[in-house]
Amino acid sequence: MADMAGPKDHGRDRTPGRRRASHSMEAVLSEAVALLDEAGEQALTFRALAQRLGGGVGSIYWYVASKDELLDRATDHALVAVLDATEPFAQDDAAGDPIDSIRATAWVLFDAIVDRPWLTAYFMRDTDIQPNALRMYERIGEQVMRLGLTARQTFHAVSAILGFVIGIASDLSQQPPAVVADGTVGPDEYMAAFAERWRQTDPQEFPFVHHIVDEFAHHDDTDQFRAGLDLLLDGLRLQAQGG
Amino acid sequence: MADMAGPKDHGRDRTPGRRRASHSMEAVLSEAVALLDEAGEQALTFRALAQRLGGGVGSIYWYVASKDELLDRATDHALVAVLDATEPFAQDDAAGDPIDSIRATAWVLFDAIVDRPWLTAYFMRDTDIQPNALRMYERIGEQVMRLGLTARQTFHAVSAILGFVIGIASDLSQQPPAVVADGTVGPDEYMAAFAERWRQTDPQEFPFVHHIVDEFAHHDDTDQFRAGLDLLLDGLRLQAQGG
DNA sequence: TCGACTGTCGAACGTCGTTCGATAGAATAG
DNA sequence: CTATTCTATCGAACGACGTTCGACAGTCGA
Repeated sequence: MADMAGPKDHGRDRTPGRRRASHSMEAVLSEAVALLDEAGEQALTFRALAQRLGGGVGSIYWYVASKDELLDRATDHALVAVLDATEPFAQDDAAGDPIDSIRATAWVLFDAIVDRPWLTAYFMRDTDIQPNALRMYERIGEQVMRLGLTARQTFHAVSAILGFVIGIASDLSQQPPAVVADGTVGPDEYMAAFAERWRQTDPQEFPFVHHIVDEFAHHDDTDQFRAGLDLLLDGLRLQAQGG
Repeated sequence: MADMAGPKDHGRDRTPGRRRASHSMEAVLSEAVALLDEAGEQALTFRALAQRLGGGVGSIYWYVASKDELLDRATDHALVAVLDATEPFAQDDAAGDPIDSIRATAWVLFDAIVDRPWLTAYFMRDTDIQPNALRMYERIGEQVMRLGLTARQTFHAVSAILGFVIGIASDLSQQPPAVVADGTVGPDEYMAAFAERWRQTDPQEFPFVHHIVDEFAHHDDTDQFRAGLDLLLDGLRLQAQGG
């Protein structure tokens, strides 16, 4: 009953001697990530991936049971870089402020997601297949532990921080409506036109929208994220101080 | 240049006299939402929707230009209920604490998303097509405005709150791995098995995971959300007090 | 030499979003 | 009353996709 990982663990982790085409778990995931980076989530197709690997479609299914699993594993594969980049903030014996460490870690994770929007949808879906996601969870958790809260408070705080980062990043990094990608309309012009339409709403019905439309028109996604994160971390610090 | 809504505005909003099958924008969206509620996102198919409407596939395209637009409009259609439920907290002339109003509004929105996980992916993607999403944004914004912050701070706070609600809700409401849905394994057993595997990790490498595994095993999604939201709102209150 | 195992391969199946031309009914014009 | 135009419906067809399957190639141990 404890063994539920079974059906997904096919024991396919080794790199075998080459036969016809050069496959391996590493190659499959690397090329999948490359494909996602170059042309987005919709470009990752079994056929496209097979062509890139110089092999047939069917071969990929020897390494991966479904497209979901492929994306789960690709996501975890991409997390290695984030783990490496956040390692300096992970020493729990450091004298530094734990909240500063949390902030620094969250910044790196946020940047990684902005670069790879597809991460959000598959991050931490299956901790059996995604050991690096669990390590990311652990890494933030260890810093929060240093605040001396109860186990429950610690658990809630880590979930909130991780959820916030993922949530904001996925909101902000959703693809512009294809008009921008075509190059026919620049991102700035698109944003300006968007703000313009907000300005044309009824000021009586939408006072807030009119109040912040200038901020919206010139806003920077990263600033927006960091400001929100600071609010959350201020609340956390307050809780740690027994407020 | 200001008119970018053009291509999506087909002027298809009226309810015409019936011809062969009983279509209308209202019927299309209602049946789409019903389909999503009954069997999830993957069940919403043009063919399935057409059958439910008693018509052909092609007819739907007269009301909607693509599946994306269908989901955008269905999402906005579902937001009406949320707007109705949060109306009591929307009076800006009330003497009550604005943060309490924000919290109450966020709770309702969270509950709605837990009931309909598909909302997250399409919420506020296109404010032209989704006027109710803009109203939701406005509704929270008006409460935050009462805190007397700068326009920039207000803008950031609203984005943070909305992003947090969506982010946490989408994290928590992602479908269990099909084993639970089958009924072969109860949700509690699944959660227990999940926690058990966490317990079997190396305590040296995952001290935090071991520290909170009991909390995780018995946690309630709603409690988790509300605790995180309180952290965020505490930080916001601090900012409003000039801390 | 002989199975058994590890991988690879691509044709084939079913489903999906989407397109398109045909067409029926209502509204309008003459 | 008829002709024309507009609104709206319809389903066959297309191409792309995830996935399955049987065939088969190469390697290893007996």
